[in-house]
Amino acid sequence: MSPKRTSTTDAAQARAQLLEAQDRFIASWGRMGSVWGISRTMAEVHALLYITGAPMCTDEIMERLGVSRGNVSMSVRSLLEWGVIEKVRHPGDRKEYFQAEQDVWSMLRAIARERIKREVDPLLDALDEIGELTPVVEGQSQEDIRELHKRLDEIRDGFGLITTLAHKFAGPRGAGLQTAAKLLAKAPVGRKASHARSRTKKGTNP
Amino acid sequence: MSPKRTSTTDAAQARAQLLEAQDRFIASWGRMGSVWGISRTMAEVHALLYITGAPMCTDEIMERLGVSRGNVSMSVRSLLEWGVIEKVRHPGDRKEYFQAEQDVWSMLRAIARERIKREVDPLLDALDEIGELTPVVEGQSQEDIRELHKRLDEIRDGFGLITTLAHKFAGPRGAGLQTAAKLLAKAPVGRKASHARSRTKKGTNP
DNA sequence: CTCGATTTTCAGATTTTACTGAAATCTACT
DNA sequence: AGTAGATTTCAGTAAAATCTGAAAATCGAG
Repeated sequence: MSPKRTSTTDAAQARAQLLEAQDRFIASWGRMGSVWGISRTMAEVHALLYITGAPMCTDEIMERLGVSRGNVSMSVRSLLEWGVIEKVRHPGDRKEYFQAEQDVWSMLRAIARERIKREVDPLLDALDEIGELTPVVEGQSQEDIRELHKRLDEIRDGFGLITTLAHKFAGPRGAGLQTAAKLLAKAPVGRKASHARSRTKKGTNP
Repeated sequence: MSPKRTSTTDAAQARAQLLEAQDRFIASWGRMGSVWGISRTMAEVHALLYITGAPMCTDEIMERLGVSRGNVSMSVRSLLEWGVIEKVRHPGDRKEYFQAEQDVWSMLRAIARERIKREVDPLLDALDEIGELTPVVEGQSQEDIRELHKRLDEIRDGFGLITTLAHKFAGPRGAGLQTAAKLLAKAPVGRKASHARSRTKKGTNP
């Protein structure tokens, strides 16, 4: 009967599966993006470039994602600013190609860096300003104002600590923190077993 | 010169300053909220309850923030789900009052927990599913599919590690991690000096 | 159990954010 | 310098998120 033979059909099927899997990844990453407050398209472009690993030009991206030229242009610019993709030029070709940072840790650091810049730093600055609005006058009681300062300071300390930590993770020498994180993850702080979410259906937090 | 005298005017001024400072905090926290993908109002309600420390009822919140009853109701419900505020009942009063978790670390843990649940866990689940879409057939080469799996796995490992870490921070025994975080923050991993954003004034941190 | 106070719900209005497409700008090549 | 191909910009439009207000449901004291 049918002998073992890698038919055209098999190859086509495998290719379809690959594209389907890529599309699903793109969709998931895009959904995440909107949870983070970056535009869906920007996240999708990044996902596409990451998951294929290939440098792609504007038209390829437009076609694959079904979005407008302008949208791709804007998304790509932001991704370049975030430092998670880079331009690639092919000699003898006027088009610009874009390629994603392939090292995941490097990518995660870039994301963390950007988010801190956008979320945490402005808050810390605001907290400082607010504290200055309400000087505690010498000898005066003003219980309310003392309480306000206490709360502001607590928030600042909390976020300050997180920021310091994250800067070390996200900074230029951040790779070292990857190791630290691994160690800390293993450390017997809680009793919880590993994040063993291997093949068996989700093993998330009970 | 002018004799020391706490006039009514002084007190009123101090009160105005206090309210102004609270409003600014509320506005900042609200802005953050929208960066995080929660609604501005929800973040503002939380900010109000946190910064005043007082239990407040729906009408007080409506009035202070200038938002509708329905909006307060929905925001409050979400905050209860997040576990960052709680209901308080006054005997002989049918109104429900709400009060914010006052411990900052507890609050930050709740926020982290919720964000992981909403952002990371679904992504990890999706990654698992996607991997299953493209089985690697025995003996077959399929370089593309191997590459896909490699990338998917790398993302999963990265986020998995972060999640494990965060669960320890955010979990029931998470307080221990606060200590660990402090230690790690001090550890000489990078050369970068501290995030020295201290106000020069205030020596809050004991 | 009744009744009025309180809370919840949700369709529609409003505000915010993202996207398109075409004109304007840029760029590498001749 | 001219020009064709490539990219950027941005006004207008589309889509998504958020908010309101009033009707409906709930709740608890008496």
